[in-house]
Formats: sequence, C-alpha cells, structure tokens
Amino acid sequence: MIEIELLEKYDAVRKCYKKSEIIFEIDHLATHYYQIISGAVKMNNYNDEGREFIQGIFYANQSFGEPPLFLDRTYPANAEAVEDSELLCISKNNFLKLITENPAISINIIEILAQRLHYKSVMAAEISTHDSEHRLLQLFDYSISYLNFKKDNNGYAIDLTRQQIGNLTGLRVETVIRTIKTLEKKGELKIINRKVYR
Amino acid sequence: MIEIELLEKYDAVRKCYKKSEIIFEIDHLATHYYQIISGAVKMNNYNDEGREFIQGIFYANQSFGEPPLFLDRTYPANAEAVEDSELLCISKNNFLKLITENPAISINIIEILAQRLHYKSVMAAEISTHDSEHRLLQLFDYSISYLNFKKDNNGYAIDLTRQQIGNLTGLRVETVIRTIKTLEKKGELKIINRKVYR
DNA sequence: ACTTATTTATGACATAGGTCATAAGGTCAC
DNA sequence: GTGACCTTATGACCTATGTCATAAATAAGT
Repeated sequence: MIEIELLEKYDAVRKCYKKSEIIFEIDHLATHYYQIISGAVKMNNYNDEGREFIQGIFYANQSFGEPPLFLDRTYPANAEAVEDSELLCISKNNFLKLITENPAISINIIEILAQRLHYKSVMAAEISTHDSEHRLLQLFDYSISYLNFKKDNNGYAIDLTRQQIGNLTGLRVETVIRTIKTLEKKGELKIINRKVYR
Repeated sequence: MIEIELLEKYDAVRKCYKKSEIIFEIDHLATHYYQIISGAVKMNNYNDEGREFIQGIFYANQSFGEPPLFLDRTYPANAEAVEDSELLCISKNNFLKLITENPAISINIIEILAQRLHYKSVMAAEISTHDSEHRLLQLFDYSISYLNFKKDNNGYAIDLTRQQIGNLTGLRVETVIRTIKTLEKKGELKIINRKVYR
C-alpha cells in the first residue's frame, strides 16, 4: 500500500466501480496502477468453456495488477469488482515517476510482489499435488494468516462463497460443498448458518 | 540479473553445487541472495506421498529465492541443482545494503518478481482449468517465449524430461508421455529421437 | 411484495487422469 | 564394463472429481 497523499501528489484519481464491473481485461496493456480504498476486487481467468479461475481477491488498502506496468507484457487475467468499490488510479507514467522519485517506495513494491509470489507458490504446489481436503484447509489457513479475515467467537470466519473457494482452488462447487461437509465431520471446521468457521 | 562486479563489491562468494545437491530447504529462513553463473536450479515441493511439484527451473544469469529476503517468512519450497552449477551468493544483509545503496537495482528486482508472477499466474490458471493437452502446450509455448529455449532445424527443443514436464504441470509421467504422443499425432509437436520439438 | 438470481445442497452417473505392473533403451558411477 | 538408476513406453484397471439434474433457502433487484 502506498500512502494516499503521495499518490494524490502524482495526480491519482478516485474512481468508483459497481459490483461485477470490469476494471481491466486480460491481454490488454497496463495503463494504470490501482489501489483499493474500499470494496474488493478479484482477478480472474476464464477457460474456453467459461470456467473461472480466481487468481486472487484483493481488499481495502491493497493494490493489484502492477506486474505488467514493469514488463512489456499484457495482463495475464481480468480484474472485476466483487463489491461496489472505490479505487485510486494513477497513470503508468506518473506511477513510474513516483517510484523513481521515491526510492523507498520501490522496496514497498518489492515486498508486495514478494508476498503475492509467496501465495502463488503455496497455492500452486497445493493445487497440483494435494487432494481437495488439503487444498481447502491450506486456502483457509493462508487466508487467515495473511488476509484480513476476522475472528469471532465461532473462530475465523471464511468470508468466501463455495463458488469462490472452488474457483480459487480449481475445484467445482459441488466438490467444495462435499469437501467442506467432510471436513466438518472430521472436526477441522465449523459450519454455522451456512458460513464456514475455522 | 545483477552485474557480477556489483555483487562482488558487496562480498558475493562463488559456490559450486553438484547435480542433486540441495541449496536451501523449505520452511527455512532466507539467508542469501543466489544468482546462477552456470548450470540450472529447480525450486520444488514434495507432498506427503513424495510427489514432487516444480515451482520453476532457473538457468544461467537468473536469480531465485529472493522473495523471503524481503518478507518475514520462510521459503515456500526447496532449491536443488539440476546440473552441476556455479552460483554467486551474497548474504541477506549485504544484499539489502546493495539495494538501498543502488536504487536502480530495485527496479531490476521488481521486474524479475513481476516476470515470475506473470509465469505463475499463467500456469495457475492453466493447471486449474485446462486439460492435459492444453497445459503442456502452454508450458512449452511459455518456455519458448520467455526462457532460453533454442531453435534448431527441427523447431524449438523442449529441454525437459517427461518427468519434469509432469512435475511442472501437476500431471503424472505416464499422462505426460501419452499426451505428448497425442499432440504429436495432432501435429502440434514433433518427437525426434525421444526429444520433443515445437 | 414479487420476481429473478445466487448460494447451498444432494443424488446418480461419467470420465480424465492416476495407479500399478512391466519392460526396453540410455546414462551414470565406480 | 557392469550394475544401478533414470527415462520413455504401454496396457489394464481404478478412483477422485467432474457433470448433470433437481431443489430449497436466501439474497438482490424493481
């Protein structure tokens, strides 16, 4: 996260997106740096049959879609608001200017990319070599450790729909529903009022 | 890649690793920055049954395992030499010093991480939503575009064993062998003397 | 309030890819 | 040079997960 005041010094603009609205599309060139003020954004891919894969979900104070700003490549995925969201947008040129003029910020960016890479490494190994139960638990525990998932008296609330869980782990909804039930029977998590707690 | 002279100014040390030798292990803290002078290194994970997943293979002039240097986290995977290799190693402290004293280098690091993130995004979507034929072609085409795979008169040589291909895509060797044969029949690639060309 | 869409749920059945067994050609170590 | 191991290969069979159909509970939109 970059300080809002600093971004605004480089002409950042606030922009609102309705739920389901597309922020940018796969294979397009990157034109802006985006940081979330409020709401949530997912980055995703669709295969030829329309099956979705969610690369990640981002929340307030997080940025997303930076890598192509530094490469001569297009976006590897789409970005879409999962709730009504307010974003700070800053043009590629201004963003690169900001970084070169504020070297400390680049360490910041490195940390953000390093974190994201860490998540991708963990999930890649998970998706390729583990069964559905292991995959779900890993996703839940990772989300609890590194995202802003809240703890209440039932445990940590996994604030994701079954469909989203499936699309984050490469499983179908039905499999997620069945696996969650099995995990509940095994005592690995709780289902209260259809919500998952860990 | 960071200039060797610059690394040596910060007390980088040359170190040789035999094929199959471990460079660092999963869950350990990061102590050094590593850059390959010659040879090749893979980063991998094993599941409980010993199945391997290869996060990536790195060649001369590439670095690997940087993210945990910037985070308070351990390595998400192991690093192992796939051939006899010579590496340049520089301690975490010296490396961080190098970066802060040479702001231009941090842009360099950002680009490296951005590239790696791009690969992971593409492969993650591939592994979770596409069938084996699609996965293999994607891996081959990505490797050709972004790695140093050489073209000869048969086409681009895919310099990976069937086992490595499987461990990079989350498929078993037998499946890889069968899929490659199918792809050959479909004219998507050539098998000459057991080697794959695209 | 009423319609429409989303989310959770469950059962029956299908299949891509995994598993296991076996083998032959290559490569490496000593 | 020979034994051990790795790589490619193929067949028979199995199973975790996907697919399809159906439905009720909940949420969202007008």
